[in-house]
Amino acid sequence: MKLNRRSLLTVFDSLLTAYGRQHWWPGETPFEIMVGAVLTQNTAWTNVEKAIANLVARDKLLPEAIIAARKDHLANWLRPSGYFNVKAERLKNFCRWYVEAGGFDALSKLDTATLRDALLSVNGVGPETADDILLYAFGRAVFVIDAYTRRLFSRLGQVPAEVAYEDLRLAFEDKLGPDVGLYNEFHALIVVHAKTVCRVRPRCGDCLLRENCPAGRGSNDCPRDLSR
DNA sequence: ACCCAGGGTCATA
DNA sequence: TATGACCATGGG
Repeated sequence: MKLNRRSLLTVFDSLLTAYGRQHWWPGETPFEIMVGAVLTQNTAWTNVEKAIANLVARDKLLPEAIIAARKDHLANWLRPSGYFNVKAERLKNFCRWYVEAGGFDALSKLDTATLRDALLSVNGVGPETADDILLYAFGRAVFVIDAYTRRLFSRLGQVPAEVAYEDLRLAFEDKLGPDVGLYNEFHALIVVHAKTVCRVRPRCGDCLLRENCPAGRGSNDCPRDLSR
């Protein structure tokens, strides 16, 4: 991996200049952020918002309420976010764990590695979901890796395309040093860059993030040369 | 009509 | 350990 601190910060600065600060995660409370992290798995955020709105409308955006709800009812509220049967089960799993563990205050006392392992022990919470929660709900210095991050830096020639999640996360954290504010903004900017480019020119063939786009050129609508 | 989305689990070899 | 199937709605 040719990853180094300077090249990472160069990309970060390009994105920050292009899009500005993002103030992530979209969500009012830590628990809402956690719910959003589960629901957004392989799903457009606009769909997640509708599902969360359904929960709020019924006063169900609470761990106890989700645990108590019938699974088929919960699945119907989650319907807009897709994979609703799977996500109903995952959300229940998560909430049972969350309540059992004593909620936010109790979990906040755990060190980051312990908390991460605990999150990963929940069926339905994988590495990215766990890291979203760690960074954005608990404010821990954990760099979130997603498909965009891997694609972007592999197209920039800085990491192998098939790099493992954990290897890439540790590489980012090693090069950048622990910095919650930077990690927060960086991941948000990568996602926003992907959305922006794709909204402006779907399947344009130019962007660095879309699966089927060759690297190398850029449209006028995105900060294409992120390495300068 | 097709492609994609802020993944994760499980069954198989 | 490494692929592949599966989950499903909604927007471009």
